[in-house]
Amino acid sequence: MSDILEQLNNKQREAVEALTGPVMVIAGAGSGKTRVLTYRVAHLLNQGVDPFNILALTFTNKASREMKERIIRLVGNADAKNVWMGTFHSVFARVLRSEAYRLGFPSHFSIYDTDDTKRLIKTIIKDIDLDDKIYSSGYIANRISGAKANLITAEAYNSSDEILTHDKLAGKPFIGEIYKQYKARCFRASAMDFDDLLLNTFILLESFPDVLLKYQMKFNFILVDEYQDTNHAQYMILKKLAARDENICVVGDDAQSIYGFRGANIQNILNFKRDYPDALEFKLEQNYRSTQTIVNAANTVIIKNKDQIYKEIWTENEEGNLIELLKAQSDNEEGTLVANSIFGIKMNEHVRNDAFAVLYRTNAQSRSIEEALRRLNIPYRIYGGLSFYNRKEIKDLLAYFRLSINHNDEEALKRIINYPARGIGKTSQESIIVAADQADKPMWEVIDNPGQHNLGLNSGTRSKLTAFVTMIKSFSAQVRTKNAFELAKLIAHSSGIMKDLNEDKTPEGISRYENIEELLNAIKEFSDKPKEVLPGEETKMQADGTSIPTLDEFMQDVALLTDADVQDKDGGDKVSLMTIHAAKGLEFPYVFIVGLEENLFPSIQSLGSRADLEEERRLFYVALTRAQKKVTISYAQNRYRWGNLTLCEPSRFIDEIDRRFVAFPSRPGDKKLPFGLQFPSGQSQPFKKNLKKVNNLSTASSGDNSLNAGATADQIIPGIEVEHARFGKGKVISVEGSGQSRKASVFFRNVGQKQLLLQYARLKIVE
DNA sequence: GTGTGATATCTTTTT
DNA sequence: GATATCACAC
Repeated sequence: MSDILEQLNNKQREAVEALTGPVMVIAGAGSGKTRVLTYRVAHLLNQGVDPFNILALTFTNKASREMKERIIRLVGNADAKNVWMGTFHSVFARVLRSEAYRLGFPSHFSIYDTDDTKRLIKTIIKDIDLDDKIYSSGYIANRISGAKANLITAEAYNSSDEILTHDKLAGKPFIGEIYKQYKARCFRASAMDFDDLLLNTFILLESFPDVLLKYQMKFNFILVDEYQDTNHAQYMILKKLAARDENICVVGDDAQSIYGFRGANIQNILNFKRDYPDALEFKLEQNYRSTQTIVNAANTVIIKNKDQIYKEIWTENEEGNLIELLKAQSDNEEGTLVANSIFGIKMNEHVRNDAFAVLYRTNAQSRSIEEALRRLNIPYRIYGGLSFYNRKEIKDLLAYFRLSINHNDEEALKRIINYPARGIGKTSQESIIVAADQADKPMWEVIDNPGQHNLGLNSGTRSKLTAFVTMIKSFSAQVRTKNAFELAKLIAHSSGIMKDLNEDKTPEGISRYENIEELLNAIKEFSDKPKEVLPGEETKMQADGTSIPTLDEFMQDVALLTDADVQDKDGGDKVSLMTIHAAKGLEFPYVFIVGLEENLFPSIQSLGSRADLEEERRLFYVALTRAQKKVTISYAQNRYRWGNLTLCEPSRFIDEIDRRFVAFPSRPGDKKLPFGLQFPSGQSQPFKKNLKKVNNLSTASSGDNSLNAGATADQIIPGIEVEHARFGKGKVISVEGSGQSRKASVFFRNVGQKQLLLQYARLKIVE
């Protein structure tokens, strides 16, 4: 057993053997980071540490599951299954379930997902009569989420001058008020959102010393994966938990920090040594994954970032292929080139489909790739995008489950009170909500005791309400006693969902019906499986061993699952399509990185600040270093974005790879004409379509022609060359709006793309 | 109260 | 181009 250490290199072995005290492992891409973590856990177990005293935190369920499997292979099942292992969110959700009563929450609190959060914020904005143009739910949700990630409670938010001033300057002085109400509403609904799982855990540890001590004694050894992606809340929770023993080992790579947008704080890794002055630090710099070409190419990219811990990643692997660059006319052609290339490699090298991954910046890019792969009959699987648990029909059924478990869950209640249609329409719902707000009670209280609140509903609606309440109550009565699958099936049928979906014979309707069946299958699997196999369930020791797997147990994990956790049905040999974010931690022999265009990758939102641009560069670094044998990058010169054809310029990241490592396309010179000088003036198919559309628009709005010295508004059409007094010559990409707000996107050779109001721009047409 | 068509916004990335 | 919300007709 102890010879497991011999499977490690010296650095890895040192990192594994330093079992006590604070340890930081800076692990370059492909350097065996996960290996160190798993061996460390195995080593702890071999040294006689009780598995119940080990806490191993990861960022995804998948990573956690894989780590568990590896540990099982090293030390056997009996020990490994009792290690506390999971994502931050799932582990602390579990802690909260047993301690939440101290914060006034029931243990069966609901977990609101992003969707629920946004809906609730929207209703609040409406309730307090704010303009939803100024207060967009997405922006507010981000603001609140950001605050929570930094442990700023609603009270703290509303008493911070700095924050309030910031919001005032942004023209949104009522965000604090929305936050306050949002918090109150969540509490009333016995619900926590994702960020609450961390914030409330922190509050719990902060306010209850006995709880803190309990978990400090429980978690003697703490291991954290992907430490570079922790936010402030996670950092503070760790700090508290580790304060007693300081047996904390964090593993990460600052160069792979790509979650800054959701509050990840790269300083956490940079400051570890400040917090723990006697921390041991290990750097893993040997890459075992990729060829020399890939490692070196990635190094030449990442070195352009200013914020980083210096390290030198190297490899003993073979030199390997150059990075191939594909250039396409359009996004569709890009898909075809990628699919053809995959097909070619498969033929020549005889490799399986699952040796390939296509990585992109945004989910929307998957479509053209999918279509091309389908044409060549290459099977693929998409990760992310509209995830299974985000589909409407799934959320509807889950809402029934949620409401049956937690009557106060208002987002669930609102979702299903009239789905399937049962005659409780908008007006009735409005009056229920008004009554609930007046009494400051959950909506359920009101519909459960309609007599005590003057609802003013007619008797027909009342009896419909009673029927609904009775139905939910009958489900509730069985939540803890009935087998999860049996109850789920019962709810699906008696709620009327099955009937409703079954009547819809369109392809979409059939697929919705099948999705419900799939969810029921998943629940069946949950019911049949012995408990310890389920992530998050392993420490739940049932004394009698005869317990029935119940629906509320199933629901505890479901909110924290993502698409990546849904097992592929045929589990087969498929090409993987996913965003680069989703690809972190994975590796593939052949990697295609598509859409390397300015404004897409790097994203247009990142161009404003160095920090954001550096995050995009790290993202590119992550993408490159997923590959074992070969990287192919591609870009398109034209791409449909939000339904319009747009001209694209190759990404700066292409040029940032040292030329020694790149095989450029055979036609030299092509690439150096980025703004489509070879663009046939309006001849290409999609472009023509676009031209026509805009033309219609311009004739419809020919009224306002206040252009003085320049051309008239309807002379400015996509495709023509224009000249601007200050910006020089450029090409019109698209035109939109009418009258005074009519504006054009123009690509200028010297200054890039600009949006111009035609009323002021005074463009001259270049003949 | 319900269903249908029009329209606005969306595209960054996720637990 | 796709989806979610909204106005309007039944």
